[in-house]
Amino acid sequence: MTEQFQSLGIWLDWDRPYMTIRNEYIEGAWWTLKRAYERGLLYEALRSIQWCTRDETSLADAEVEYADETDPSIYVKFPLADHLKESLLIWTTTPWTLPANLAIAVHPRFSYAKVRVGSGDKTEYVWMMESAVPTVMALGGIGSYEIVERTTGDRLVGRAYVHPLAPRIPYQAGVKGEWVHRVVASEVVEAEHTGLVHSAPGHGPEDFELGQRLGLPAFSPVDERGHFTPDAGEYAGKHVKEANPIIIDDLRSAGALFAEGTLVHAYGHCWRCKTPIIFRATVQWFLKVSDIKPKMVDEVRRVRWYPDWAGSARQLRWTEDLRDWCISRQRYWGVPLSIWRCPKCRRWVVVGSSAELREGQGYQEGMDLHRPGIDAVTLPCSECGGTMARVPDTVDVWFESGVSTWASLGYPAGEDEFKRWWPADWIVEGPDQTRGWFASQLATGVVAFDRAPYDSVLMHGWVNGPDGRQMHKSLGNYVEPSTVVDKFGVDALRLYMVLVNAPWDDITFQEDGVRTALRTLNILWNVLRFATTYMVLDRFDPFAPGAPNVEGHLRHEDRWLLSRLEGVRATVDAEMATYSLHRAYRAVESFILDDLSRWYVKLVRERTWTDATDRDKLAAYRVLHESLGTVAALLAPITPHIAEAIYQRLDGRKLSVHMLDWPSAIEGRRKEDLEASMAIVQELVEVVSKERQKGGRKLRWPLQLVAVRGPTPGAAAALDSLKGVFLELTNAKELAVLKPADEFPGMAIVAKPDPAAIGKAYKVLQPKIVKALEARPAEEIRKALERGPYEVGVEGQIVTIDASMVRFEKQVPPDVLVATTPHGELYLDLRVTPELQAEAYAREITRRVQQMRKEIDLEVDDFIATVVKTNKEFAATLAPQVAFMARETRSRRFAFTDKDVESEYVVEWNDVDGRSVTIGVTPLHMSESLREFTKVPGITTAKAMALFDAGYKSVAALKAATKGELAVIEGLEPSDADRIMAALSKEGPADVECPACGATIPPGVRRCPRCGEPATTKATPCPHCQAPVPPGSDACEACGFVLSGIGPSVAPRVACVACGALLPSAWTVCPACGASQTQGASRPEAGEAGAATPLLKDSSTYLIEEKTPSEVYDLFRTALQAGKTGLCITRVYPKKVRERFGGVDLRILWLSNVGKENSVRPKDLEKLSLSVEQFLGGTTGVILIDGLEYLVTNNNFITILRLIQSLRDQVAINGAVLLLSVNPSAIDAHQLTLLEREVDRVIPGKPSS
RNA sequence: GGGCCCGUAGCUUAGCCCGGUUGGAGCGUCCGGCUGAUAACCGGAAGGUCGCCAGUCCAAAUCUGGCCGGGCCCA
Repeated sequence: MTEQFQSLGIWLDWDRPYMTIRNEYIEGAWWTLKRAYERGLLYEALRSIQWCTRDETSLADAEVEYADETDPSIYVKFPLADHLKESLLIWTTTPWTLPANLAIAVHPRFSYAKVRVGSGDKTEYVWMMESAVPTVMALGGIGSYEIVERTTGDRLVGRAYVHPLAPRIPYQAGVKGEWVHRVVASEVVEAEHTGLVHSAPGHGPEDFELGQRLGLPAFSPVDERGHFTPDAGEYAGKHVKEANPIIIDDLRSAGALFAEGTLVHAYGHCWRCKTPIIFRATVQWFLKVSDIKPKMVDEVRRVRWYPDWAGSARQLRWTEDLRDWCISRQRYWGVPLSIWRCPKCRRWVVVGSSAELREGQGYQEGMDLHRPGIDAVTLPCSECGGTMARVPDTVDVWFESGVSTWASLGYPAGEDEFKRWWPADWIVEGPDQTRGWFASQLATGVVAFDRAPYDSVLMHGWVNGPDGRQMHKSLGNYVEPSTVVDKFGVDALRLYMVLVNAPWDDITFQEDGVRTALRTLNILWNVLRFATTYMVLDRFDPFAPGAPNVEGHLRHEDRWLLSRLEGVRATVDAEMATYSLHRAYRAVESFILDDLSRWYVKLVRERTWTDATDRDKLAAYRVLHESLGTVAALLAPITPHIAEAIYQRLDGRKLSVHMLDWPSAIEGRRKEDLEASMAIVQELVEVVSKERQKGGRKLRWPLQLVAVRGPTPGAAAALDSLKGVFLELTNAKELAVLKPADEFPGMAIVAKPDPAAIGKAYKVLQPKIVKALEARPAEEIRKALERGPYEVGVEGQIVTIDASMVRFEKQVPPDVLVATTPHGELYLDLRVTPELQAEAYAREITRRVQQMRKEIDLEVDDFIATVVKTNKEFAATLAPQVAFMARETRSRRFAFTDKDVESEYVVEWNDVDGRSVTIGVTPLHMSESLREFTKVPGITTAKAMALFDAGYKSVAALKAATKGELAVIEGLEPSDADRIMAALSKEGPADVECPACGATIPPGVRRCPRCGEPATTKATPCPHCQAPVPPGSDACEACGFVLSGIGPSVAPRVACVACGALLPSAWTVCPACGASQTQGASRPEAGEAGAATPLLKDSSTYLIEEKTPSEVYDLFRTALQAGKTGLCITRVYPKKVRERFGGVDLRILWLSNVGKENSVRPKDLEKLSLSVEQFLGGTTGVILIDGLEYLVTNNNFITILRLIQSLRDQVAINGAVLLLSVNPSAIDAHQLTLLEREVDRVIPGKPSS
């Protein structure tokens, strides 16, 4: 389980799980029991209680789970004592409880009927609820019957009956009592079955309560194994389930069985072993929940629940319905119930800690507090002098779970961690824990502290199978997490789980969802690759000192993305506050996909593809860098692995992304107007894409003109400020914004003859006139009509047309598309000019060259020579675009030919707008050298190319050159030759990159100083004997030669002294918290421990680890005897210290909250530090500080650590000695380690006697 | 029998608290585009009795009641 969790990236304190078997934990539970006892909340009582016959123990409500069970369903006649032919009819599914039957209950207000059944000799009468008569008669197979009498329940009360099994059960034959074997009244009788309820006070809880009220004995002749006791007469020794059919048979032969069948119903089972439970009356220990219930309800209302209804509906209702909690279990394993009782006087006490057992017999310090050892411990009875023995029960495990928040922190034995962590801010569990952990903690919390031990609860949902049902191997819908992880990775699974729905809703697991999540992460990764590809080429480093300010160079789209980023931060912040993880990360997802990948990256591609180091490009880098960095930080809790990988590639100044501060939103950084404008542009671009698709014009083909007519004010503003964005993404040359009154340029006028008007005047000629008009230029007709009637010749006649006969309509020119949008009318001019055609073809050629570059695995910055074979006419069309194509494809030469192409890589393309074009590409293999050359300060790409062109194809060639040779190269400045000579001469072996974390490692270092991993992944030859030395090993195994780097005996990483972050041991400053990492002392070897008192060296600080300060005083005395003056800062009462050291001159500072002149309060570190300073100023002495844990408890640990550091340094400077005493068990092990690192020597205390 | 949750496109779901543009996405399907983040990616189309029935309202996926179906918890 733990392994599976860890592999899923679940981050918990795995090294310190809470273990209920530890004595410390047991004492936490005992202490809580004692609290309950002190508050009068613990009592012992006889109760009918759920019982597991297999585990032989009582069960709490929380331990019973329901499942379908098939049981007998029988109707039994109990003859009335005074009329044996007349019986009471009862129904039961538990025949085995009939031997314990002592009464029959009726509802006083129900109507009951006496039914005559059979005839003649066989005539008999049965009593039952009137409304049930037809149903029950049918079940009994009785066709003819008659109701002969009716009465209400209260009138039946008191009638005596004969138990049909009495002859077989001596107890039943002899039992006496006012209400024994009589009809009794009960309000809880329900109108079901016969309306007469068989009552066995030793079994059913309601029966038990009824019996208590009426003075019926709780007769329960069943033992803990579920077997009948001798009290059950003939049934003694049989298991109750096994007795069921025998009892039914006996009832039949006694003539008492009216009807028989079986029933499938939900029945309680033991949660542990699934055995069906029974009810038995036994004596158990109870927690009086009824007394604390009002407070518990208040606490449910106080705690914040996510979702709200988990508390306000579920938990509240559950809490209101709680009965007293049976906390005793008749089990062997578990926390022993800490109740001791005197067999003589029955007095009992509750033990709250192992310390209270010291006065008893059989207790040994530090003994295991479990059974059987604990059972042997006895206590003297203060009442009668008897010997108290432990009640042999254990405690309900749910009680154990309830105390976890404090018991796991070692409370009440230790308080430090408790003070730091308790109560829990937040707990998380599934809905089943409403009755479990949420409830148990609530009850124990109120018992112990009068409050719930948590402040908020997240109730999570379940993961169901793909069919929406619970996953079960048998249903075939079980999905193994590891299978999903193998396929898609941990991060994709985690992201899917978070995105798919609210944490409290059940998930219907869909593999496709995980696949989609992976796709999202892949896009993010692609964006990172895109960004870093160019950043690396340009050696972009936003953290370099003097990195240029780009603020003034941010484009609108840059500011837009930063604004969107701010919005994501704000959304994530707000949604995380209510654990709406799904909403938080849907916002992140949308930012990655929509804003970053689909929009911004498209826009900045052009900007990254320039050689110049202009600020415009740097601005884009900065925006990409910040966006990706923020996304990584936001994703860190959800997809830790990719978040880490991104962070390390972008930044890496801290060891891990998880050490960053949470990227909270900053007020006022959003630009709502800009976002709104961009949204409009996005919608318009989308419409253009749609229209292009309709018009069959690919994006690669530029448009001459896009116009928006009558834009809304918002759209007009957006197009004004974001015109560049719009043109770029629509691949258009011009944008025209037209007023509503303006027409799109080149609108045509069409004449629309009116057939009705023409027909009126010219009858049969009408169709021909219409045709003729339509054939004439519309503009001509319009102009003519402005002057007067227009004449047209039809079939030899001249007809006169007046203005009423023709309408004129505007029509867009052919190849112009119009679309209506909410932001205005959009016109797309699809007409192709020769220039546009050339550009389009150029892009067609470019695209194909790019594809070829990729096919031969060229680096993005490799140069090539390109040859294109095509006909002269096509070459002429393309001629104006040669410079463009050469630049885009990084072709240093770009030529047309009509001969065969003899390049390194040649492809014949047959689909360039229907033409056949052969393209040849020859790599020039320059990029590696150029990259090396440009490392020389002052050498630009252009200069590097000049060097290359002059024949210097590599660094080696350059090294061989003389200064004179370099000085004459065209394109270089005179000073460049000097620079090159200077740079190359001092160049040693290159830095290497750490294969683990990517940090730059100086040559020769064996381990990465950043992450501590080996700097190489391959074995390297030993410089001394040439034997292979494995990576990470720092000495040659063959000859023992020690290689440079960190020695093998030192752990590769150590904890930061302040925050605990893991750091390479060589680091002097922690990147996470900024604390300085002063070299500490290593712990002494084991063999040294317990050796003679060490000699104290001047300028040294010692940490003495002991439970109570004793050795520290011995050392102190030694120093005083050696003539040093002493300062004692102590928790011990000053007078006692003086007694200890006699008349020696000694300054004593009392560590106490009692405010006196010679005392210092634990929080007043200023005074403490000042005293030391003053003391050291006068003399070289020895200082003792005991009870460090007292200071730690009262202050922030880091503060104390800093104080120690400062004292240690002062001591070192002044040649003094500092003795620190600490009780190692009183502080956190981690803190102890940090303390140990600060001192020169650690002295383990002598074992306490 | 009771309490709580859920029911929206073939699938997974947003929107429901706080009624008001044309009910949004993703996957899948079909069609297209793009091509130096591309074993990628982008766009478009088709696809909806918002479980059913009543009610309130000018207006209901949204509020109310009832019913049906599924789940969890409890009797």
